[in-house]
Amino acid sequence: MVQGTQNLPQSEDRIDRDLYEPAYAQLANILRKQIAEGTYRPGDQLPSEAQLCRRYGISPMTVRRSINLLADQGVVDAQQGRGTFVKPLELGTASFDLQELQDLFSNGTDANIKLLDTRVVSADARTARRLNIAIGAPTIYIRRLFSRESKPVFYHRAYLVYDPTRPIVEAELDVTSLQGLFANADNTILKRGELTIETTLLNEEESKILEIPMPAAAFYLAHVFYDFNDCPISWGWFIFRSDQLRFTTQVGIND
Amino acid sequence: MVQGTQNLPQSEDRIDRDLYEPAYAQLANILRKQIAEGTYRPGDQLPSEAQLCRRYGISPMTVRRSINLLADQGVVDAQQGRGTFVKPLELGTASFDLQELQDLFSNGTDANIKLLDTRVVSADARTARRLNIAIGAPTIYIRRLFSRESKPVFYHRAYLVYDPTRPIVEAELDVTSLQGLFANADNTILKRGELTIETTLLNEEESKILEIPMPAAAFYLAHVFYDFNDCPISWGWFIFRSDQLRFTTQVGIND
DNA sequence: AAGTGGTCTAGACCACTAT
DNA sequence: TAGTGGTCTAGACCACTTT
Repeated sequence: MVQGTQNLPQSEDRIDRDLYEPAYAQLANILRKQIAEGTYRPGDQLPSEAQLCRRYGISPMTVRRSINLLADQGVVDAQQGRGTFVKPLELGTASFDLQELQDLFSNGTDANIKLLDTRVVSADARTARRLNIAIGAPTIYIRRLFSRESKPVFYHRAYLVYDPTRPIVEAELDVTSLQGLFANADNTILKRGELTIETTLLNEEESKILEIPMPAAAFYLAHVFYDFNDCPISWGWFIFRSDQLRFTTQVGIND
Repeated sequence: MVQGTQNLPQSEDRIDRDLYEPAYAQLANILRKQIAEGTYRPGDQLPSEAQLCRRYGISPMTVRRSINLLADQGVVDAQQGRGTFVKPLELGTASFDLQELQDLFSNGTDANIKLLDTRVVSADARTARRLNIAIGAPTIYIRRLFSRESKPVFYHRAYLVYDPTRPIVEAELDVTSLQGLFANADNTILKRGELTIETTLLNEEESKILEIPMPAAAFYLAHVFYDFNDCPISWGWFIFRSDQLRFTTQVGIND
């Protein structure tokens, strides 16, 4: 790795109108590259939008859009009346997303879901509170195991409001494809969900099902889903092996 | 909760030019509210941009911006040549971010960092690999404990490349303020970082320091930070108590 | 061919910050 | 007052999808 080369190598700094890539994206990439190369350092002020317009021969709206892109990505901070400045790296901007989980199954790997149990049970106090129903009211109880290459990855328990007039039950029970949970074409009933992630020690049952000897740590992902009347209709949690699934992310400038 | 009221109550559906809120945000909120109310359901097509222009008396660019906002938020999917459609809820769009962690300490609560240990140690094989240095090369080793209201929250271990010509060491060692880790004004040396989150079983030392009886599960957050020459300069991990810190997020339409 | 979203222009006016 | 970013217009042209 060569040191002290921050300001020497200039990226190709022209907008090519014949390219497939739109001008606003080209400019955003040029600026990001210059920041990555050290031409502009954290705290430094970028050229003004008017300067960028002249320099690259594009209109104010287009420059604006480039700057907005970089600002959305947390690379830059635009301050009205002052200027646009390169942001220092911040840990708080890091975010882990479940897309990685979704990808695990879309990757054509040999994955499947096994329905361990499904029956109607009376809501206990906790379930009743979560689903906003009376204690003792009927719910559909589901237990499923998700595996990949015949190794268990996660275990799912959920309680659904039991309402024969709503088609959600069958939709939720359709577990033949993994789409069902992540890109369910039939989940037009669901408006929003709340998710919480914690860690947990596996209990005996979970340890056996997930085939890990106790004691073992795992992710605990709880969910509540609501319909378009803002009524909760599903509550449950996933438990998944951290050795089979970890989350990664990046912060700062990634060119 | 009243049922079957999806299409009746219309939100105030005019753009008010005297408002502080810009027109593009107002339109985005109007559309989001209509989706939340069920006027448009997942899979439904929104009015075309030309229609929205006429309907709300604003220019194409402004309508565009509203749609882009909703598309960025995952509420809507704009397809060239076809139209703009309401997206069904997708689990994969959920993301957990460390901002919550950062907030924990900015909230003016009684939080502090205790430096447990700091000294120069020779890099072992793993550290050498992570920091891209020779085995046996000197590194700064740090152990810190973060507490809140005199309860331990997380434990941090890190190895820094030992290079007297770089000021990073002092910057990293400046742990008197929590800013140091999250919004370090002196971290202009750092270009980017890679983060991984897993779960772990506490070992004896961690259990004692974090004051949780074994066996116990916790989050394990590993990090590598790079400078502007793309050289790794810091590697380490946080271990934090899941009972003191959990991550929550929302998916779908949140009005 | 008609309708859709995607990009871009060449300005305008405003709000804010610095001097 | 000059310079900055923030919003907005009223079109234009293009790429794509559908009929």
